[in-house]
Amino acid sequence: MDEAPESEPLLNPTGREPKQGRSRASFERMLAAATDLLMERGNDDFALTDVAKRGKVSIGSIYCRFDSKDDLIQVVQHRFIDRMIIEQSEMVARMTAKAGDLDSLVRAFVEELAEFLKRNAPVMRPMMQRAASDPVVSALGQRGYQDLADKVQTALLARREEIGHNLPELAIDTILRVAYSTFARHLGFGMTGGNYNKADWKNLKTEVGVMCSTYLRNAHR
Amino acid sequence: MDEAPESEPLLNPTGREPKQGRSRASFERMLAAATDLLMERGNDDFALTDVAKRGKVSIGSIYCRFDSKDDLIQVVQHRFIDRMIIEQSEMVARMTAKAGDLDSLVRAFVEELAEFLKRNAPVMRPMMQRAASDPVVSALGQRGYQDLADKVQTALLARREEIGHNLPELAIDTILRVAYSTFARHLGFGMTGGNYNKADWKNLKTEVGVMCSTYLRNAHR
Amino acid sequence: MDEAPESEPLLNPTGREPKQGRSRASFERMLAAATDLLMERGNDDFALTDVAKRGKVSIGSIYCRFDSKDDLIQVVQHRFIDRMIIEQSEMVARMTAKAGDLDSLVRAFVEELAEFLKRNAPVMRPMMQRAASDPVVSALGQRGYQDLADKVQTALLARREEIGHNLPELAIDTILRVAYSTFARHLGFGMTGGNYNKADWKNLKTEVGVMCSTYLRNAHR
Amino acid sequence: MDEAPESEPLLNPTGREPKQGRSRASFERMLAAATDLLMERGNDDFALTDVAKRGKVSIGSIYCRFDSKDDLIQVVQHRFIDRMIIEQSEMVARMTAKAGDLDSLVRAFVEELAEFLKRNAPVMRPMMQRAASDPVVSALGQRGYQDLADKVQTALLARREEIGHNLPELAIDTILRVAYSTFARHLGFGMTGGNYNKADWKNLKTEVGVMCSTYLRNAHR
DNA sequence: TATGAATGAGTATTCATTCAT
DNA sequence: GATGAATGAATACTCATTCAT
Repeated sequence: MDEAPESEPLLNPTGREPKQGRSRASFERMLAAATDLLMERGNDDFALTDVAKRGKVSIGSIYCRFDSKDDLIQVVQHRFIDRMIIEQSEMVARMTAKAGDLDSLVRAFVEELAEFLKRNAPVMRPMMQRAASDPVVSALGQRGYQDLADKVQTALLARREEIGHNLPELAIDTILRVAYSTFARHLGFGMTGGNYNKADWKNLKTEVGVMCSTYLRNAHR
Repeated sequence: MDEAPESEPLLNPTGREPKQGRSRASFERMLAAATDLLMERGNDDFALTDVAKRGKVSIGSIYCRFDSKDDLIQVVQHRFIDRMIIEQSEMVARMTAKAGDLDSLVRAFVEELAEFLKRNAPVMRPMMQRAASDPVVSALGQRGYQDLADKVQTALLARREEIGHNLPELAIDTILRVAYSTFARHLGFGMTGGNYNKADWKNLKTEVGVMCSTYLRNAHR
Repeated sequence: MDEAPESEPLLNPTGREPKQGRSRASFERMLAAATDLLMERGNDDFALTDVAKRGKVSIGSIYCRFDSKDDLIQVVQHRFIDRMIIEQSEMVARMTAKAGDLDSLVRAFVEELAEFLKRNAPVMRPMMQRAASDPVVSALGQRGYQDLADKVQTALLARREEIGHNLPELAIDTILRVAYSTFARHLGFGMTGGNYNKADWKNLKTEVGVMCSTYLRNAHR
Repeated sequence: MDEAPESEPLLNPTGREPKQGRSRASFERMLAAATDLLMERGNDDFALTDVAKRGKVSIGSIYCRFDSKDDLIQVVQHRFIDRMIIEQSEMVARMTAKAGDLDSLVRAFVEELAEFLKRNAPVMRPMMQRAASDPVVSALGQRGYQDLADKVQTALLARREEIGHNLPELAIDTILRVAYSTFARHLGFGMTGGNYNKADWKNLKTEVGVMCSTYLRNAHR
């Protein structure tokens, strides 16, 4: 009661964000430095002293704004998820705009998703990796994913009558999962750090597009 | 000629495996303890002192058998990959045996793969995570995957005439990637450590099966 | 321009010397403890934990000020060399002041050098020993020696006309080397830790003085 | 009574030297390996496991023959001193043979000594270094030096009447010390590992020769 | 509020020495 | 005797966190 006033306490690790100019600026520098270092060096080799150095802040200042190293990272991820959620809206809008029939809609969706993930890979990689040991980051990641899932449901259900699958919601959920997982793994999220097949990114996008479209339009159980 | 007689020296970190009884036993205890701790605690918080304690061996003994902490982990993973490769053979044999037409073959394949990954998830999770920072483990993982890919190609190409896709090899490669990635992510390999959706494992298997089968039999570019 | 503004970067390992009171004090305690331990125990058996204990500082503090154990030792030696260089100036001034003719100048030089080395023996012993394995310390030692050599050249060349040797510079270089080596060995620099003949220090000084004086005034090739 | 039957117990660390063929051979391999490693790597980085490997003997065998690592090293040094003592005899014989007058005798002595030290530098360097921390090795070194001093006394006193110095024994003692120290330092015994002045070895020998000869023949207090 | 010096628990690794086989 | 596996104390170094100024 003292610590968890809301229903999602874990998902709101926002640090102690100052509103004023000077403090605010150094707060932002901390986050920027942390983000950069996370991208450059991954989760191991991520030391607060480096954040302090890079952000031209003192260690003490960091602890003034964040409870712990974990907290700092969580805030970084939280901010990133927020940005991602915005980008996801744009992405879905874009794909809907392009769309003629369901087939082209699904292909556009797959293409957009692929490029979206590729674009954000540098931040998502360490985030995914961290999710393995930090439940807060894990929850944060799920929140972003869930947001996307909802939007994709809405966008594709608009073409419900063209969906051949007799459980459209499940089918949409499936294609998102499949496409997301496949691209994420190819991009090395949280795993290998390198691609299994670098050259065939284009092929992969096409084939996954075909697969998802075919499945959604034709499959039934 | 002096050190690396084979083409894959990095993939053979086998430690110094004793053949006799007593030494052998403690060697195995080390590996068992390391495997357990890796599964329980992940790659961070994996300390050699704990391996020593749990395996009832001295630190010195570990260094007697392994060059370094990394080497120990690599040997653990190497052993696991070896076991997996055997299991993969059995898996492919089983799915081939069951098969009537291509559709049932692909569904069997997806089902087998899903359960195979689920069965091995506890070991694969830390392995995938480690692959992010240890190139040797990464290479080991790719070896296992490539072995599976080859076997799956052979098994499915036996039904070549039933494949509708005009690039059968690419299509087979794609369904393996897609299925592997989707299940791996669901099982939390290298990432969240927990399922996003626990209940719908069964659904997921079915849908991925349908998707792969449909794609392979009907899709063409 | 970024890292090595001077021509002798290796010779300037000064640690991170704080200027303020409290930090400064513990910095000095570290150096004092390190110096003492080096003198008491030599280079082997010189452990940072002991420095920490003796200096009443934490291990972390030491690493806050010095990059490594080697760096700490180098700073100790560097400081010592700096003090020695000052002392050498005084020494040469003193011997010049006393001097009547070249003979008395050389004898004064030998006497001063002998006592100078004896006085500094406790610190020079471990320093010489360390020079065997640490090139930075070796360079530091040479710098100190070279400084002395230059000053001695100047002081004795002032009496050039009294030098019988037809290569005065070589002769002066030689008497410094000979006297330095002889006293250093007698004092156990870098070697035996004890004197071969403790009693005859006085005799040794006299004889070396005679030898050097005779040689410089009379010898010719 | 059990441990120190003689007056020089410390100077007789001969290990447990077997007389028979096979054991003897491996005993010799141990010593040879130890000697090589001492010369190659110095006193630090000298590990018994390496001696075992290089000598193709087991660690256990080494401990069967020697009480400890220190004991092994002492035996190595002891053997070396024995060889040196023989060589010293030859050296003195040679210089006596060459000699015309005292001047040429002293010059021959200095030349011989210089080359003798240079020849044996690889073994003497680690030995001198070790003497700093191991009193047994120190005593061993003194024994070798003392043997040489005695022989040199005899050889030069044969020319007593040509000695100008009014304390011939002291003078001879002095020139040995001076020459020995100077060359030893130049060759980096126990200290820098490298020469201060590489090129002028020849010059140094000449000048020290001149200095010693002049001193011995002309100096008086 | 801000600073950064200080802390010290934690970790990988080495190596002389012992002892069961 | 010979072997080499096993031991574990010792040691350099890292880094999240605290707290006096």
